[in-house]
Amino acid sequence: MLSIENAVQTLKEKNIRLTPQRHELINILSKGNKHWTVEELYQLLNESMPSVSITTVYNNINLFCELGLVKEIQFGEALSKYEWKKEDHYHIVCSECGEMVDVWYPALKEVEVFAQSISKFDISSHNLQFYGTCSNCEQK
Amino acid sequence: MLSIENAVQTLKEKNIRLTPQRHELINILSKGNKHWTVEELYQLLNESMPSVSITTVYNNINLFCELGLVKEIQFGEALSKYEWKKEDHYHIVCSECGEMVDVWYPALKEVEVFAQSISKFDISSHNLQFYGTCSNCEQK
DNA sequence: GTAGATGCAAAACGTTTGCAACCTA
DNA sequence: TAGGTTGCAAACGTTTTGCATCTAC
Repeated sequence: MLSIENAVQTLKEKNIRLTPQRHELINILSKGNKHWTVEELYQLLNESMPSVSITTVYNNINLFCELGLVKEIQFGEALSKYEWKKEDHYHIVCSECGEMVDVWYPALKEVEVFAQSISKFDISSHNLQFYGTCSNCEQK
Repeated sequence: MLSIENAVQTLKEKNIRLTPQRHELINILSKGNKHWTVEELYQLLNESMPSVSITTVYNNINLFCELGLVKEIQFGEALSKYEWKKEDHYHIVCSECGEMVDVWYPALKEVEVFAQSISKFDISSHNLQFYGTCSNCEQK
């Protein structure tokens, strides 16, 4: 799990300014071990910085992705979500409400090797998502 | 692999009209064993029916998905693609150009069972995509 | 002081909706 | 002939862009 100090260090090394908006966004992302949409991050950021714009959230979440501080999780049906960088894992998504939890399972390297062997692709990564219903939505 | 006759039969059973637009869209989808975006289907349809609207493509591709004639493939970075219904399989996607090929590998049921066991989700399906570079893009 | 960042407004993009005209069964 | 379907235009929600202002270093 990436520390705030490491993140700040990365910004400094690349001469990227540590604005209050960035600092607070890093705070939010690194503290909660969750998955957020841009809109959710914008709402949270607004609580402490009412004047922040959603453009700034987009700018910075994309910047953080490029820097490898944040990972974008793309999955069907819904918006992208973002999570603070941690070890590789998979996700379960609720088809009803979009809630998402992590699944730590050994990377399916052998399936990647198989896919590489039967195709003319140079495969660099893979992604596995599970879809289902969370316990909250199950009760309804 | 679903036949045109089966598809037409499904429409008849549900009292869904076989318009020329639908017929031609079924023709395109069922003949080529490919993955198309809505825009690509619209362009192909336009070759034989210049007056067709993209709304009709959306209407019908969604209808076909609901009827189970067509499968929507959602993956990161890009638009949804659609393919004519066939046996379950996974996909490799080129990160450069979006080209997509099928991978026939036994369904990872045991991973689904594991994910179910460690979560409070009722898991109904999963999805595995591989990302890489196709041979065309590799050369560039 | 200055290059980089912010925040507003407008544009862009894919997709959906409302509705009058049309056509399949 | 009647309800399903089409195709146009407008609306929608998310994301990107242009740009003047501001600010971290």
